Amino acid sequence: MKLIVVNTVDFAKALADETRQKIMQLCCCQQLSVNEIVEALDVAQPTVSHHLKILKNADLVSAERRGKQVLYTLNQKHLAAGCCQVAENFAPEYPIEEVRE
Amino acid sequence: MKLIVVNTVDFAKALADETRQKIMQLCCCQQLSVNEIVEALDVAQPTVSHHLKILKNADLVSAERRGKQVLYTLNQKHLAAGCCQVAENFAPEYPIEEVRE
DNA sequence: TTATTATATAGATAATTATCGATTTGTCAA
DNA sequence: TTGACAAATCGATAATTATCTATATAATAA
Repeated sequence: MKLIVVNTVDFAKALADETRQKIMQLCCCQQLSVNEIVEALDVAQPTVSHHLKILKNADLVSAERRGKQVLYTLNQKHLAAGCCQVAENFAPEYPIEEVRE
Repeated sequence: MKLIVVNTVDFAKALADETRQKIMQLCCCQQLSVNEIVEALDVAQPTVSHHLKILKNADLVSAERRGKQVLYTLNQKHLAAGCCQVAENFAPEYPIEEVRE
């Protein structure tokens, strides 16, 4: 039982881009190659690689080489940990399971 | 019972700055004037006002004028809602109350 | 080996944003 | 009123970052 420690500034910066959130959405519950992501979006391949690097540095995706391809998938656990950390730091009075009103 | 809807890109962008997170930390459970925030940080007053505006546009702080001063306080509920929204969008397999490991 | 495909990196540029000093606006007291 | 203080806005600059083209690296097949 180890606590995942998240730097909330780095976490938020990694999330703070529309293209990255689209990428995250795409590989949320599946492994996708870089090219599949490129085809799903409207940006050049190096741009996608750039964003994947940022997401990987923030531990928000993990990569696995499969032959010529590299498959990326969202690291949901780390993402959830980041959300929790932000909520704990900045919303101590609102346990996150009670936000809906 | 109304659901708070959060644009997760705007939410993340508002969080994605160290100075803003310091401001959020400062006025997390209390009302602070702009000057009090300026004194607690190492940035100029217009810079603080700039960040407060961004936080306010993202609904992360609310402001209340009190004589000459304007008191800011963190909107914890909206912050928690943003965290939930991000977690729901990107970590459906990890209910956020079960993240610790 | 060489050719082909997939991805990453390098370098340049454009866009965004953080910061500051100067000024304006708002509030109140004398 | 006027003066003083608090905060917001303006305009300029610096720093960061997103994007692209061109090229390099990696893996595989012929």
